[in-house]
Amino acid sequence: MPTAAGPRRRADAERNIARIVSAARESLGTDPHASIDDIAKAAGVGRMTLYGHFRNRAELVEAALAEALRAGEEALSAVDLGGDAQDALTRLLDSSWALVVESMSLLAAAQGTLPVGRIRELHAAPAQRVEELIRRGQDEGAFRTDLPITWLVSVVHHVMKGAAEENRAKRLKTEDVAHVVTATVLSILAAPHA
Amino acid sequence: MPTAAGPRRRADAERNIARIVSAARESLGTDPHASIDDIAKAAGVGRMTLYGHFRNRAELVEAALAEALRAGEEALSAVDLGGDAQDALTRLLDSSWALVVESMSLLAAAQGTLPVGRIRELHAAPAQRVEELIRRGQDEGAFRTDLPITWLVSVVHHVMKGAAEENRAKRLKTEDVAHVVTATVLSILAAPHA
DNA sequence: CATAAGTCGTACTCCGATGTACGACTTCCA
DNA sequence: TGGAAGTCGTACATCGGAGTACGACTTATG
Repeated sequence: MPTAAGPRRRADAERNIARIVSAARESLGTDPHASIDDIAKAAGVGRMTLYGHFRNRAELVEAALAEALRAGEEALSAVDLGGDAQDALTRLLDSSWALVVESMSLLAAAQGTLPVGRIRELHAAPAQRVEELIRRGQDEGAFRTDLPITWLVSVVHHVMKGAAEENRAKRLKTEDVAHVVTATVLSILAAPHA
Repeated sequence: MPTAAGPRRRADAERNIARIVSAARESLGTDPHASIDDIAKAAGVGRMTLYGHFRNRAELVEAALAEALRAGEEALSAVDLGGDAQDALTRLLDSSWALVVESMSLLAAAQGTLPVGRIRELHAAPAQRVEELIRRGQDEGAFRTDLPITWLVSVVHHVMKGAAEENRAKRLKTEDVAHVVTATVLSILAAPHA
């Protein structure tokens, strides 16, 4: 929690913490098994310094995930969700998929070290954003209502994750991801007009 | 490769191998980090016996995955893929999703220990079955053609995997999985009739 | 029933990663 | 500028899992 306003730290300590978290995001975002040592090196910092700020791996992973989600929230909060629900969803997906690509293996790392509940908590904000948009679309008759909304929300996530994996595996060109994701998700959500 | 007709083994050896592979399927299907020892215990066999048949973990994982896919092939080859493409796909999905639930974490284990290419090879048969069905649906005008077929095939897999995860997380009741999966996949594949 | 094949316990080595202890050094900042 | 705060190398204890070596025992099978 950055808002926790902990004990006043020296400026360089603060800087190092930021570096470490950012390095963790990057390293774990590439390889979920990156060691503490790898991360410290990537941050340009000794392993001992890292342990000075994070008691153990779990604490570090949590900080990295929290930061990734915080940054995501920041980016996503800029998206205009007004107007036609389908268009709004398209805009949201356009801004979202890259974040998923970036952090997907970080999420895998978290799944291995953090309690499930904690992960869900951290995802609450982005999930709610999607849920609200879907609900609005349903109210307007644009989106289907014959499937549980929890599934609709999660399938959006799974499709993005799937696209991210295909992208990493070089089976889906980066330039095509956005289009493919939006076309797929819109097909899933669209109200059957029959 | 079961067809490799290796050196004639004693009957009990054969039996133990089968037990081990099956235990591996089950253990790794639950926890991708299950240790060799766990698996041996689950098979009711000494660790040394296991090593007598599988040189290392990778070999065991490969055998387990191969067996899981072989069993899957067997089940799926019984599905009638004739008639209306949508109906055929529905039947195929009905028979498939449970297999995905069973083996999803085994697949994760394989991803950690086997070369990517090997995994794809083993998946060739089921993937091709889906691809052919989609192609036929496209020829008949029932399925969309505006997205790459490789994506359509893989999205089917990702949706099933997503549903499997939701199911494990208790957010999607087992009895609902089949319906939700087919409704979702059919929406994705359906040709836009506008 | 003899013997080759297979089982499997014990007891190692090896390895990489985590986390701790200590202490000398550097840097901030009041 | 002095002392607190922070850095960080070296060295260590620990842990768990992988794989090996040995050898005595059991069992299938010709």
